[in-house]
This record gives sequence, C-alpha cells and structure tokens, in this order.
Amino acid sequence: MSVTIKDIAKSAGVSYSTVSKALLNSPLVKDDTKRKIVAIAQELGYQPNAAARSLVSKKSNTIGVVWPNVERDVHAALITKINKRLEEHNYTTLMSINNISDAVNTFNRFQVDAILVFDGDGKTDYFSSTVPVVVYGLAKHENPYPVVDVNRKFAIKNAVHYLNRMGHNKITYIGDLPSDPFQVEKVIGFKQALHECQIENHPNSLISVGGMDQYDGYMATKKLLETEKPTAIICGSHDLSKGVLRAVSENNLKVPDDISIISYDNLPHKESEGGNKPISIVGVPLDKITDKLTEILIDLVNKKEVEDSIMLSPELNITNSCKPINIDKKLSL
Amino acid sequence: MSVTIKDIAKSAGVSYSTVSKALLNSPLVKDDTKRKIVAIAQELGYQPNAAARSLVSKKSNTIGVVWPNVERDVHAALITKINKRLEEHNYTTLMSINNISDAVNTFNRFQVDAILVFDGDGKTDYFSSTVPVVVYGLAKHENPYPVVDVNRKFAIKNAVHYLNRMGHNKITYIGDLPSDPFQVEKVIGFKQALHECQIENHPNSLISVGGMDQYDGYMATKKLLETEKPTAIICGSHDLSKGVLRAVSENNLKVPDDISIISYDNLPHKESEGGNKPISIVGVPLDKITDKLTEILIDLVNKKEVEDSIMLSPELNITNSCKPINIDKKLSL
DNA sequence: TTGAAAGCGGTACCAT
DNA sequence: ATGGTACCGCTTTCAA
Repeated sequence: MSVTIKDIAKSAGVSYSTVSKALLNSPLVKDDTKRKIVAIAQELGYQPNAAARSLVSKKSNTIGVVWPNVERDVHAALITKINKRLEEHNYTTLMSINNISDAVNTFNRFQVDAILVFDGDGKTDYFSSTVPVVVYGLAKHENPYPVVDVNRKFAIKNAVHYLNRMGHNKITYIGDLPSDPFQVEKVIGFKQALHECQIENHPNSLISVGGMDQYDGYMATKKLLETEKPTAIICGSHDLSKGVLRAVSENNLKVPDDISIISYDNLPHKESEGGNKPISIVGVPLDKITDKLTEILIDLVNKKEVEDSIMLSPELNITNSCKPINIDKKLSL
Repeated sequence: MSVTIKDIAKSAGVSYSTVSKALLNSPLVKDDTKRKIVAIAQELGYQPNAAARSLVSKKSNTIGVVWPNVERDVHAALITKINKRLEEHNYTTLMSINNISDAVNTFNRFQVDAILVFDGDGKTDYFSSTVPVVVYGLAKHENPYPVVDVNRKFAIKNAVHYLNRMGHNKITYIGDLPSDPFQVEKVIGFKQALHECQIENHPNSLISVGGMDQYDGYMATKKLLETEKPTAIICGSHDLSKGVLRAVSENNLKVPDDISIISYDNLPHKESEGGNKPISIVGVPLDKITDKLTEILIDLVNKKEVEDSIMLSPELNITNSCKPINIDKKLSL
C-alpha cells in the first residue's frame, strides 16, 4: 500500500490534519513544521491520493479529452498544445480513445472538471454528461454542448478571392472531394468563390486525390500537369501541398513565377520541409484553436457562461508563393 | 451535484447499503428489489463515483497508458488494439501524453491498477511508480520494470538470409540510418547478415532516406534505380515500402520477376493500398505485440510474476513479392 | 433479505 | 499553531 498523510503524521509526530495543511502550504502551519513535513513526504515518496482528494473537494483538477480515432493524426498537434496549455493552468489532461459516449461516461465517473470532445467525423452520437463539455468539430450539432468549429469554407473562398484579385482566373483546387464533411466544406467554398468571382470552370478546376498524403498530392499534380497548367493551385491540406510542390518543381515550374500556390493549413510550413520556401497558407492558426479551446475549458470549470457555437475565422498568410498574373500573358490568353 | 446511491435509496425506500449491493448484483438482494433499484438508477442517470469506489475498494479497473509523443503515430494502431483488448477484460484505458515521469505520477495519484509506458525514443528518464508498470520499448533498460521489445535486428537478418537462400547476393536496404535506436537495430541486423552470408558490399547496399514516409521511400528508390539495380530490396518500414513499390513500377520493373522486395512491418499490407499485391514482410505481427502487452498488464494487476524482459520474435510472411534468382543470370554475373 | 456502521484518504471547520 | 472531527460516496462486514 502506498504512503498516506497518516504515515507522514506518525513519522513527524504531528496530527494528520496538520500534515494536510502543511502539504497544501497553508499559512496556518509554522514554517518549521511545514519544512519538516514536506521533507518527510518527499522521503517517503508520498503521492496524494486523487480519489480521496476529489471525493472531498469535488474537484479533480483534471480535464478529460476524448479522441475516438487516434489513427487519424490530424489532431495530434492540437492535443499536444492543449495539454501544454492546460498544464500551465495546473490541470492534468487525461485522454480516452474509446467511443465518445463510453469515454464521456468514464470521465464522469472520474469526476473530471471538464471534457473536450474531438469529433472526428462530424457524426457524433448522442451522449450525455453531468460534467461540462466542449466539442471541437462541426458546428451544426444537435447536441446541447458548446461547439468550436473552424471556417474551412471561408478559408478556401478567401484564397480564391485573393488569387482572383491578382488576376488569376484559371485556378485548380486539389483535395479530397467526396470525403468527410470537413473536406466537403472546402470544396463548397471553392465552388462558391468561383461563382462569386465569375470565374469559368475549366476541365481541371477540381482535382480529386485518392488520399490525404503528400504522396497523393504528388500524383494528382503530376497528372494535372500532363494535360493543362492552371495559373494557380489551391491545396486542400498541408500534406497534399508538399506533394504538389514536389511535382511542380519536377516539371521545372518555378513558384511563384510560373504558378502560384496556396495551401489550406493550420500550421505554417517549415522552411526545412522538402527544401522549399514556406508557402502561402490560409486557415485558422493552430494557436488560435488551442487558445480558444483552453479558454473555454477553463471557463467551463469555473462555471462561467460560454457561447453555444464558435466559428473561428481563418487567416490568409501570404508568403512568396503567389504572384500577380503578368498582364501581357493574361491578355495573350 | 450528480446522483448518488443515497438518492437512489431514498427514491426506492431502502437503505443505501442495499442499493450498493443491488448495483453490484450481489446475491444478497432479492431479485425484485434489485430490479426496482436498477430501474431507478437508470432513470436518474446514476454514474458510480470512481473516486469513492476506488478509495474503498483499492481498485480502479483502469489501466494508464503513457504515450509521450502522440505526433509520432507508430503506436496508434497498437494503442487502439490494446484499448479494445483491455475493454474485453473490463478495464478502462486512460492515456496521458505528458512526459513519462509526470504521466506516471498522475496515474499513481489516480490509483490505476497498472501502467503501460510507450518508450518512444529508447531514452526514458528514470521514473518511479508504486503502481505496477510495463514498458514497451528498448529491452536494454536500467529501470526496474519489465520491458517488452521486438527483435528488429533478427527480423532484418531473417530477410537477408531468406533472400540469400534464394540466390540473391545484391541486396539493398532502404531505411533511416542515423536515426533512433530502433532503426539502428535494423541496420545492424542487415550488416551482420551480409557478413554471415558472405555477401559482398556493393555501393548501394545501404540507402539512407530523409524521413520515414512513403514519399521518402519513393525518392530514395528513384535515385537508386538511376544508377544500379539490386536483385532485391529490403525496406525499413511499411510506409517506405509503399513508395518503393511505386518507384519500382514506374521504372517498369515487375515484382518479383525483375526485383524481389521484403518490407519490415508489423501490419500486413492491404491489397488496396497503391493497387499493389500484398508484399512479403518480416516483423512481429501486431497482434502478437498487443496480446503480450495485454497479458502482462492483466498479470500485473493480479500480482502474478512477470518476466523482466521479453523479446518478441519476428515472423517471415512470404507472399509473391520474392523469387529465386534465375541461375543462368546468376552465373552470368 | 435488509439495515447499520466502519472506514478508505483526504479537506476543512471548529476547538484548543 | 496544532489537534480533533465530520464528511465526501462507496464497499463491506456484522447484526438484526
């Protein structure tokens, strides 16, 4: 059995309520005694029993994160950051990869202070929780918990409008078309924007990839460039864009002189990756997402009111991967 | 506040100890009473308080999994499986992505019944736990906890010997050379096997990749085939091999007629991926790993003795991606 | 078959 | 400044 405050009390020759106070650094205990007690606790390898503590204090200082599909690593970076932010607020993060409803039940039993649910596919079943919950996922939810979402449609629209203002009117979107609702949003945004900009469709307006890997972006672009070269490409994701860049360079095209590229992304591209310069991206920066989520979790714990549904707006982060269309060239088309 | 057994007791008109027994399906309670109590519990949405329960029973029926680097998804499939297996044994899995020592402390406070540590980089710091621990990682550890490891060196050796018996003596290993200890093991195995088989080095015996993605395998193989074609390739990982296959097919080489391929892997390749037939693999099957880990965790919970260090042996899973070298061709070399 | 009561390891209040 | 004690929600004797 592990060490309890009573063991410490015995060893220190004080009552166990004094030990409790000392360990909580209460001003009601003489510094001298405090030091002695802390030393003994250290030596004995004392770890406060979370069960006992949360039983009486009705607080566990723990946040539960539900992440039903670990294999989809889109959320890994998010979770890592949130974990760090919560740590700064003295909260411990516990994760579950069970289905949402089981995971939420587990966290309820463990009396976590709040729960963050990653809704991977936008098709969350109904679940109920006595502990406050926030969902990161699709905003259109029937469930009664606040949702944080990211405006993917608007992001892609932004990209198109930006390119259009620079004179581009032959733009290709490379992404996963018939996939989950998240990808669908991007495609819708693309189509709407084309319409708004009165850009005509060309045969390669939309290129569908087989998967979301770098590799898929590479193959799709290779094929695209065999037939027809757009003046600009918008990529549906970070990974895809890496492959796109590679294929473009293999075709001896220079970015941005021969072709402009914008990628949907939440993480800035690192200089090192693929030896390429960073490329222009549009999306909600990761920090914006994690900060919002952390803020809401803390608010929930403190029983503050939080908004029902929050749609985070994307930012357009332009580097040197886009260029106005040359007027002469444009006229000659 | 959430529902407690006292609420149920009041509503059912019985003592709360009866409720406790009823909910645990004790034979000491009349079936009639039991049914009534269970019904009321249901209706009230009762969730047993894990803190209170584990405080008295000194069991939480929970296993803690420490996974310090979520961003490296090598372990995702493992964790998903283990989670499922433990569920079958009525254990709940809780994960932490903190550093090992903090995570272990958290789980100690929460009184989990056992802890599984994924040692991502083979450089685990010292940590101590009052709760039993098993580590999945490098076998050569100074820490006092049982370790499960996978014999990567032997796996690659197996592959080389197998190919050699089929007449191959110009074999290329494509993998990450100066990387973590796990990759190093494979390279060592390769070199030792070459020596044992008295195969001479050729300039492209070892090809180093920049990363461990499909893409890296593709690029490395492309470059390799520009210069010199081995009769067989051994790939260091699942992802790499996907790229290797692609590059090989682009060079109009047929597997296994023109070139033999074996990949290190724990998961069999799916037929669908890349439209290729499954390729021969060598490694410890995923199920073997998860079964062992689950078994040890359950043993630890039940205070059975477990071995200090377990090295799982790889299996060679041959499909149609390897072929004996044509004798004529071999003689003509 | 049911109820009463002790106690798990802490916190927090009241008394000393 | 320290000690005594009630109590958090539950399991588990023991008595009725």
